[in-house]
Amino acid sequence: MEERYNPQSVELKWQKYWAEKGLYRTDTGTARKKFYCLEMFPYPSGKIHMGHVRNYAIGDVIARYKLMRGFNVLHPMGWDAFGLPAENAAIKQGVHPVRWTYENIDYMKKQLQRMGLSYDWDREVATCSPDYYRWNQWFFLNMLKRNLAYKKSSFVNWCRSCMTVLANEQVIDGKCWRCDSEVLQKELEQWFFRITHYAEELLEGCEKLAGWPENVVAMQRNWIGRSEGVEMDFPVDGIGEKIRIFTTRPDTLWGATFICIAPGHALSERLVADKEKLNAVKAKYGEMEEKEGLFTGHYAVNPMNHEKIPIYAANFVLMEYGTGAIMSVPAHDQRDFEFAKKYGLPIRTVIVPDEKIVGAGLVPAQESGQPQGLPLQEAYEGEGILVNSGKFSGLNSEVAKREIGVFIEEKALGRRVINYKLRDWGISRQRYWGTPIPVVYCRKCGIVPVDEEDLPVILPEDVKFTGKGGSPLLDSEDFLKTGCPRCGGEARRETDTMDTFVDSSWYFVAYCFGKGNIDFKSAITNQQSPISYWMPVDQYVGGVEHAVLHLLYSRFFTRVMRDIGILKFDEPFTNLLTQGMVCMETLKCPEHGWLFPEEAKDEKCLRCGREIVRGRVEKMSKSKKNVVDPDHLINRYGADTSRLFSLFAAPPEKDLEWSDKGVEGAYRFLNRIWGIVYKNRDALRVMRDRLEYADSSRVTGHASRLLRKTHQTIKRVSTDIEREYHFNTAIAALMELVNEISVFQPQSAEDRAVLKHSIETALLLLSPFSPHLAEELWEALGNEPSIFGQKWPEWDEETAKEEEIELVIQVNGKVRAKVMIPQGLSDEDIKQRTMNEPRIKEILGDKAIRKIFVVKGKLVNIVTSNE
RNA sequence: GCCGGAGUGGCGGAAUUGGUAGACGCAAGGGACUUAAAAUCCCUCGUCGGCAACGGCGUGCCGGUUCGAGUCCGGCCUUCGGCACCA
Repeated sequence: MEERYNPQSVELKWQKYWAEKGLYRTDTGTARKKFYCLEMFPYPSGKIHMGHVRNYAIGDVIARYKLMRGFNVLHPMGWDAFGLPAENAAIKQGVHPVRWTYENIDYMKKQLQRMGLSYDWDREVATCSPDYYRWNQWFFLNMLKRNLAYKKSSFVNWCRSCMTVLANEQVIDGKCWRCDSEVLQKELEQWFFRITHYAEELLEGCEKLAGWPENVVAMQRNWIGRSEGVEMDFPVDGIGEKIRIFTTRPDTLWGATFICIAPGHALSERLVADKEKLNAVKAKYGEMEEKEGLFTGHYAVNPMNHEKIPIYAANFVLMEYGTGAIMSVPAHDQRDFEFAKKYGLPIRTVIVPDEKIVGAGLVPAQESGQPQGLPLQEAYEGEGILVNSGKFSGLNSEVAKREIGVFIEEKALGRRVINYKLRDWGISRQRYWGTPIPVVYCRKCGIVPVDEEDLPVILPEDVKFTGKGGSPLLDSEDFLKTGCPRCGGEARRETDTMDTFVDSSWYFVAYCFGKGNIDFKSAITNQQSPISYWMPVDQYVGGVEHAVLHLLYSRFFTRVMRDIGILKFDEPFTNLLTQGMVCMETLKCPEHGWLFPEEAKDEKCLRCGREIVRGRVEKMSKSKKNVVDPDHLINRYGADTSRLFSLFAAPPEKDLEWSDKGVEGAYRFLNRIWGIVYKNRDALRVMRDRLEYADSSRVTGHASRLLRKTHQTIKRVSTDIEREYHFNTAIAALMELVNEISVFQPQSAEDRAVLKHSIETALLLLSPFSPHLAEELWEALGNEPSIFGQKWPEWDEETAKEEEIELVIQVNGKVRAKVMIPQGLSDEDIKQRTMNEPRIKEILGDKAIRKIFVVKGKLVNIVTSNE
């Protein structure tokens, strides 16, 4: 063993050993209990970043810990390999997406291997391989059969820069989630997955997500956005038409003073004579800033009070939600209020707050007619008492909601309905690098699905990347021209490809089969499929940025797979850990803008010597140059240090602030362990018999203290990992143990036995965090590799127990003294001892004692009278 | 606006059910070793007063419950994240 710790040679040695022995290869269906540990697979962008390091370090600790706990652990890795950057690289640099992607995969795989992660690489998948994406196509055909996939024309989110459609989930603040450019609305024919079919189930399923962080579950609920209300028809005066509206506020029906319909609504076209003006409103559809409306020239009749109210076409009414038409109640809806003000429409109060009428800026409606006095400053949206509402006047608004709903159904004016914000998932993308959608267009038969036997529809490689817009598939004659599966006549292939989120909605099931063996078809009939053994995922780890998108789609796909008969449960991920971001301070030079950390020294910019400005601590990003390259880090300190620091600096779910000095601290810690083993190697190597905790009774003196600390540490590390994966405190406990080991001076054979036991225990406890160093030192102490074949250590409660405890003595809640007392004294004995303590006698003086509280084995509080 | 977090030393963060606030690490200061530096090792380290023993004050703010509150309750403030013309 070398005197100095050299992470590079140690890590390469063990990575090679693990690979040769196939230590992390997993077999399906052994007698051991299974544990499926999964981290979100990366997009092969080129290089890994610190976020990946953190994500995979967390997952690896869990996987290795469970392995040592005796579980049959599945811990796979793969590549989310389809997507735009590959195609953009093809356009810009002339590299084919296939080459670009696989070269990136090769490089990133080496990086992950250098981190020493315990993956079963035999199960690796890349979503861009035909073996993989054929199942995308197979799912698509199945969903087509089940009416879960369909094509429709609609307004869609269009990113001009990516030249493709985006799902609602992929539009963030009106901008593209990928390139941040403005998203437009464009009318296109698109393929959709009917996720709304499962809206209620996906919402109810949230109840079962006990192992998920609350905020993620809340975001899922929010996104699905269930609301209860009524749908009812308002007849259009004089032309025998009806407008169906949806409202969650039937209690405000008597306050409806106008109707708004979406500009794209069929009735807008019918009712509005001036098409130019209508088109002007249409053009502002979906725009947030300004509410634009156009009077259609027609009136509707409110079925409740038979009042004629004007019908407007308005840009803010969404065609996709509810019925595409609303009743407007300006007195009780802020948006309607603003619209009414703009167009001079009447505002009628029908709900007044119970009390504080003046305070709320409202004036009560008089019994006969319109409200008087001060004009409303804003809509009153709260609860209250109904006024001006026929026979429902005087009711509480919550009660009225229910009763009016019943009334409407009884009178057959409408019905109570439930609406969701969730929309169907648009999966068509007008780009090349994705899964071809397996349908053809036949002049005779129309849209015809490709036969299942003809899958996969291969994405052709010989295409040209011009960047001029439109999919390169449109220019590929070989791809386009095909026969109709139904009539055999001439047909043209669909050139749209699938959203890459389809690929990642079932990859966690693909790993169960193993490389090249994906077969969902057989899983329908085979009850003993690997899916039934491995799924669901026991622990999923990944960034919170996927809280809605990927996780919702995966939950949807799992239900589709269930209905196809592939699996028998609803939720794919039993436990979810969303790790925080990796952040770092930003640096700015007044002259050169953002600076990399290495471009500044002593508060000065290295290029111009100007004083730098320290910015906020933000998520690491290339654009702000507050990044650390994992390659540099691993070259300098090794993978073990990098992993240890990223686990120690913060609990996994919190944001982690990067600190170069902190990394040095982790490195120092590993060096210290190395030094301890090096110093004691000869004395400890030769020892045959290791001390078991059962022998603790005959260990005495300072050795018994070390033995006790060792068992306390096993307990703390184990419970910290089990309880919410608190790795930071687990590592802290380990540091405390190492601190004690390093000051321990063995003087006898017994001492050495305890020392060896303690060091080996420390190595076992350290092994999930810093696996290479633990392996190396385990071997250096004369043990057979691998340390990962060892059982996780167990602690003995008796050995871990302190002989003496420190009793805290409080007087009136303030700490006044601390004394050492033996374990297990009775409350009476403790009181006795406390009262005999000179310091306490002095403080108490002649004050009367009112009560004494004793907390077992910990604390005494003496309460005196006020005097 | 709605939903969900978070506020503890110079910093990252500890504190299972209310029971010693500040574990562990970083930074800082002092010392040892060294010709010197690095590395390593030892000591100090919430704040105020005191040579010290010790005492006062301290977990965003105000109030409450309790023998005892970082932890529970009520009301605020600040901040981060998500959603948002959803009828």
